[in-house]
Amino acid sequence: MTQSADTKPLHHGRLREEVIRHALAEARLGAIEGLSMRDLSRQLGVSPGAIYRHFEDRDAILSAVAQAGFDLLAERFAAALPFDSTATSGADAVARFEALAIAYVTFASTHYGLWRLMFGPYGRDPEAPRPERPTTYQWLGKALAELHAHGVIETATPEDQYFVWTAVHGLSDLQASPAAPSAPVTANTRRHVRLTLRALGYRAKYLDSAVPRHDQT
Amino acid sequence: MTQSADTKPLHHGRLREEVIRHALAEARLGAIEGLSMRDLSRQLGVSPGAIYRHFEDRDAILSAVAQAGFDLLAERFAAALPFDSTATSGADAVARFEALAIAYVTFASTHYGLWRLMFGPYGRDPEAPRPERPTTYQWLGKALAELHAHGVIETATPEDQYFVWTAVHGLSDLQASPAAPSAPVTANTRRHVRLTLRALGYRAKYLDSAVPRHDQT
DNA sequence: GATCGATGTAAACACTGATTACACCCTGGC
DNA sequence: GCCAGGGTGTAATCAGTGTTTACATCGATC
Repeated sequence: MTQSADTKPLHHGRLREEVIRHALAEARLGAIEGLSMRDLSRQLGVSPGAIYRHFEDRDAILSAVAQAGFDLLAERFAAALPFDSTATSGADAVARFEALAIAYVTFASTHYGLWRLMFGPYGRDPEAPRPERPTTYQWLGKALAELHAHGVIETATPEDQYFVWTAVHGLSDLQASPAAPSAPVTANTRRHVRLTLRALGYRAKYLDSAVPRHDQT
Repeated sequence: MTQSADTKPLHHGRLREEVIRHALAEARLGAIEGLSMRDLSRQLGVSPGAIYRHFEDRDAILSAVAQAGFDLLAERFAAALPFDSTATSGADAVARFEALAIAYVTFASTHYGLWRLMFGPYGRDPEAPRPERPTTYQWLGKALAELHAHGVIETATPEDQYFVWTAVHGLSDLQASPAAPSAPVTANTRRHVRLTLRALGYRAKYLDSAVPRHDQT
């Protein structure tokens, strides 16, 4: 398996994390819902029964992987936009919001299987309280509050926040679907963001101004 | 060879439709991706092998059910808004668009399993050309064109149409998810629609005017 | 050093999707 | 009328699955 094996040829303890790591790796590629316990145990060099010491059943693994997915998404958000930083201007606030949206859309495309799992029946409670990090929703809310604070948009009510989330989410879901033609993510998302903000009273003066870009792959 | 049964106790011919009908009924309830061939054959009073005379494999059934799902959605659209009718005024155009959006959101909630199937890996090509009925996308496009024709919104470009689709789709997906708190569909969707249209230059004068309602359960 | 709980193994169970060889029945041509 | 033949369904079978059970092993604690 991993290495050394001088004193400890068996997993011992780390199995739970290893299971999630492997399952998560498979989730990136494609259909994670077809995950096989026996495949998993074979890859980990462990008997099928061993996994049941750490997970009640297959569904419990899928739930754990979905949770890990939200953690991964939070990482991407943090990379795009540190949660404790603040916008320095209206244009900057726009750029920051854009960076967030692009991270969201990109994540859906590059982790399609995981994405589906997260927002499917196994991904219950995406807003589950995890004190150690802000949720997707809170992140968007903060970006929106900044936009409002700098006068870029007229309102930033909870309803507006929900609207923005659904708008970005819808774009992600449709764009990530293998059925949809793959469009250039960044340009597409920028246009989408402008339209979304217009719904909240986006001031025209920002429409064509050159804004600093928080670029992201 | 429809039935009679006086001389013919076996299925003979209708099996394909029966399979889809049953699978679709299960899809409404919940996880259709866990569909079992043997369960299905048992319910139909048929041997497991019989189904393979009509479908290459399990995936073929799921694809067929997803297709049937789009047909069903089209039916709901038609019930909400006949495709060949036309808006008589700006306010009417708004009401018609709302009715469409409500039908979309409602469908996602009431047919959650099917919904997931349709927009998942098995539902490839939601825009597959089916000459006998307009696609979801065309339907929304028509409603949008009407809004534009009556001066309710400023633009109705293909980009706008895509934006509207993603906005409504995102609301549907998040609202239908069992993780999300179930909100009142109609009121919620109305607010969402107003915000969406504002992104396209919705004229304020329509904001609070009483509009005729194309109500729908 | 014995004990005990946590962790892993091996074998078994009931179930699944799919394939195969076989039986049936309807249809069409002679 | 009859008989080939294709479409449809059956029964048995195969490999593979998720899960449970009884048993072994390891590491820390008294």
